[in-house]
Amino acid sequence: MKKKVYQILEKYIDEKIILEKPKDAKFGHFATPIAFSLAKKLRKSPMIIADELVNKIIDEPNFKEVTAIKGFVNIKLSSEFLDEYSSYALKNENKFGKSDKNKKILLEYVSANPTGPLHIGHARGAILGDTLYQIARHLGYEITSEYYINDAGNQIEMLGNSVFLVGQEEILNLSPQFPDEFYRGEYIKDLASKTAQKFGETIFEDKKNIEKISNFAKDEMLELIKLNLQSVNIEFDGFVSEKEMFKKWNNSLTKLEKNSAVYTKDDKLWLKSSECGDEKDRVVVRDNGQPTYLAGDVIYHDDKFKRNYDQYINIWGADHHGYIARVKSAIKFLGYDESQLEVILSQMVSLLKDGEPYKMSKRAGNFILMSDVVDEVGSDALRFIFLTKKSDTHLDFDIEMLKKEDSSNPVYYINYAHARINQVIAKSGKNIESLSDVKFSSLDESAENLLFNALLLPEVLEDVFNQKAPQKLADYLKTLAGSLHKFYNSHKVIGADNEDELLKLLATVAVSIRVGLKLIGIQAKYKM
RNA sequence: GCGCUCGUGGCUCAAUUGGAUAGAGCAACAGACUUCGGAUCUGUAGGUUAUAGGUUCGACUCCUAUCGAGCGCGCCA
Repeated sequence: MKKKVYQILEKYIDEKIILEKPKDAKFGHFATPIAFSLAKKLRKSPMIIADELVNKIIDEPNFKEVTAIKGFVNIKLSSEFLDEYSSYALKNENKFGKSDKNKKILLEYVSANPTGPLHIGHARGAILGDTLYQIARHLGYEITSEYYINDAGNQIEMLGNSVFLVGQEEILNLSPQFPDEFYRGEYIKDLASKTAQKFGETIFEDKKNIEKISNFAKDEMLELIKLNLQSVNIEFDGFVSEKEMFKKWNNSLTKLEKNSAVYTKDDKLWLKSSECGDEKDRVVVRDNGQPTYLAGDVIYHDDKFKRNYDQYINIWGADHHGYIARVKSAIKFLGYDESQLEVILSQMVSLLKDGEPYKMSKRAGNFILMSDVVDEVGSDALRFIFLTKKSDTHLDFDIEMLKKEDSSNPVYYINYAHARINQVIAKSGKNIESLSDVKFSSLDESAENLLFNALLLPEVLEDVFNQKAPQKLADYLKTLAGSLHKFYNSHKVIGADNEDELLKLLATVAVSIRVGLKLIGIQAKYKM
C-alpha cells in the first residue's frame, strides 16, 4: 500500500520522500515532512512549500484529500483504493503482504548447550527467532533456520561426569565428592536412571565409561530441548554439530594463514582480532593443540558463508555481546563481508508471580525452566508477552497476569476481537467470498479508519522484519483489536443499511488479526 | 578500572529511528447491559522523558559530562 503511494508521489515530487503515519488519524492516512527538508534548500518557509506541493498533487484520483497542515503534507486515500486492497486481502490471506524478495537468509538461534533443558532466557531468544522466521517467510524471503549444537568442549564432559557421580550416589549408593562447578538439578538424576536403564547399573562403576555417558546424556538433552521447543511450536530447518565442524578446521585454518590473520606466540595460535575492532587478540588453538570455542565459530561461520546466503542473522543471549567483535573479525579475515552478519541480542528475563520473584523449581537447579512456565501459562501467552518488548531491554513480567481472562491479558483481548467478528459474520449468514466482491461506498469516517488500520498489516510486517522489532506487531494487533471493539460498540452491523460493506470491513480486520497472530505463533480463535 | 546495553506517570512497556499536543495496558476513581457475546466500551486522574549542558526550524531520540541499573572484560562454552 505504502509502495503504491510512493509510486504515485514520484510522479509529482522529484525528491526522496519519507512517508509516515500521521500523529492523529484525522489528518489523513499518510503524511510526509518533505517540506521541512526542502525548506533549507529552497529558502522558503515549510508552510509555503507544503501548500505548493498540495496544489500539485490535489487532482490525483487515488487520493481523496491532500492537505497541508503546519508544514506537513497529509494524504487521504480514496475509497476505491482501499476497496481494491481489501478485496485482495480477503481473497489472498496467505499472500497478504507477500512480495518478491529474492533474498536468501540464514537465521541461527537458540543454539543452547545440550547440557540441560531450556530455561526462560532461552525461551525468549527462541520465540523471537521463530517469529522473525515466520514473518520473513510470509513476506517472501527465502529463510532457513539453524541450531548450532555445542557438542564439543569440556561442558559435555562435565555433563557426563555429573551424571556419573549422581549415578554413583543415587544408584550405587556411594558418596562421591561433587566439585563446585558440576551440573545440578533433577534432570541429572533423570539422566542417571536413563543411563542405568540403557547400559546397566554397572556403568557407574568405572570412570572409563564417562565418555560413553557423556555422549548418551548429550543426545538425550538435545531431544529434551527439541521437545521444549515443540511445546511452543518451534521447529528448526537444520542442526549443525560443532564436533562435525571441527573436521573442517584445516580448511579454515589455511584460509586464515593465507590472509595472515593468525600468529603463534607462547605455543598458542592467536587471531589478530584487535585489528578489526576487538579489544585484544584471541587464542584459537591452545598450547595443548586443542582449538578453543572461538575456533568452532570460525569454522561454522566459514561454513555458513560458503553456503552463500545474502544475509546472516544470529540471535544470541545478551551475555555474548562481547563476542560479536571476535566473530565479525574472523569473518573478515576469512575473506567475507562481515556486514552481512547481523547479531541480535536477547536480554535477560525476570519472572514474577503475584509481585514476588518467581520461585525457581528444584527440578531446574538454579534457573527457571521454560517447560514450567509453558505448563503454567501456555504457549500462546508466553509467546505474546515475549514479543511485546524490545529484545534488547530487560523484561519483567508477572505470570499471574497471563492467566487472567480479561483486557489485562492481551491474548484474550485480541482473540475476543477475532471471535466477535466471526460470530457476527456467522450470524449474518453471509460468506466471505461473496463479501469480497462488495464495493465500499458509504463507510463513515470511523469505519474507514478501521479499514485503513486493518490494511496496514503488510507495512507493519516489513517494519518489524527490517528493524527486527516484533513488539511492533504485538502492539499493532492490540491496537487493531481495540479499534474493533470500539467500533463494535458504536455500530450495529446486522440490519444496517450498508450491512454488506460493514461485514466486508470486519472480515478484513479478521484477516489481519488472524495473519498477525499466526506469525506470532498463535492460532486465532473463532469461538471462545 | 575498561567496554557494551539501558534509564520514559505508582507498575509493565510504546513513540513511525530527528517531526505535529510523549502514547497504551495494569492499578485507582466515575459511568454504560430489554446487547450482532459486557471476556467489551465511555470518561477522570497521573510526566520537567535520571540530571546538567550542547547541536537546529524541531530532541525521548544525536553529542559531552555526571548519577544509577544490568551484562561482559577466560586459553569456559
